[in-house]
Amino acid sequence: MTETDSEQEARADAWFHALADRTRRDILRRVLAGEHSVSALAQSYDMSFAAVQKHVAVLERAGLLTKRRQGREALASGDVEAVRSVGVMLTELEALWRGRISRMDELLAADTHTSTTTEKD
Amino acid sequence: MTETDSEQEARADAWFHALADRTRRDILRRVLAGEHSVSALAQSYDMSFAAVQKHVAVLERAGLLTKRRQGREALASGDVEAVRSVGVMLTELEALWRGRISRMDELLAADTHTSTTTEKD
DNA sequence: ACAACGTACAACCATTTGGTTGTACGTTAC
DNA sequence: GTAACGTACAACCAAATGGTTGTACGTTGT
Repeated sequence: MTETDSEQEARADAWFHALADRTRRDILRRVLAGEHSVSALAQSYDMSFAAVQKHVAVLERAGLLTKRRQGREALASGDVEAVRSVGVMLTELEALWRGRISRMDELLAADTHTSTTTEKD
Repeated sequence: MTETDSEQEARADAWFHALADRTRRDILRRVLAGEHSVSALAQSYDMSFAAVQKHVAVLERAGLLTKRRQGREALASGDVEAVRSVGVMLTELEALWRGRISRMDELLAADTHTSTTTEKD
């Protein structure tokens, strides 16, 4: 079953919002490089444990990291597939830009033999 | 002269924040595909002109679009180079993940001639 | 048993965000 | 000239954000 547009957009909202904070980007870098417990992550930043725990929760809700429980620790690990999905979305944006170029090519090609103006989009 | 880390991070904050709103992503799609005046963009959305104008300003401050003045109109155009820069940042995140894999490879390689068990599980 | 640790979450606070309306000002059309 | 258009920006408002402290609860070590 395919995702609706608004579901895709909601995921994108969560992705970009999660990435729009430098502390969260830094956490993501660390957990992509390897598993870290939440408290180990917290020690790296000049803010309370609770603040870091909330950042991790934002990344988790966005699907950019997953946690597994080991004893009293929660080990966080970055999800590279999700990161790739964000990249795909940007590539799709680039494709729109390439579309503009091809349309300019068409205009150029059309002009050479019709000399009429084309209607606007 | 190279950019400082915090300048890069500030740019990334602006990029991802700008992309974290679906109206802004939609505007960016349109202006990547071709130039649009702010009022033409505004007609596409169920919100005030001022609201759309502010979204355009956010995208502009993030460097994702540029405006040029033509008479009384402001024509907005998407900056594909900036979009690519965002993509590069994600690729760098992926590289960290690949680093994790190579480290696992190293461990594995070490195991083949030391025959010791790895510390975890 | 119990103290320390790691996690989760609620309540609170200041700031930012995304929307609104209103105003001002240059440009275009009549 | 003047009315309509396109833009910009200020002031305002409700909701969300990013931080805090405090509390609760399971796990680990002594």
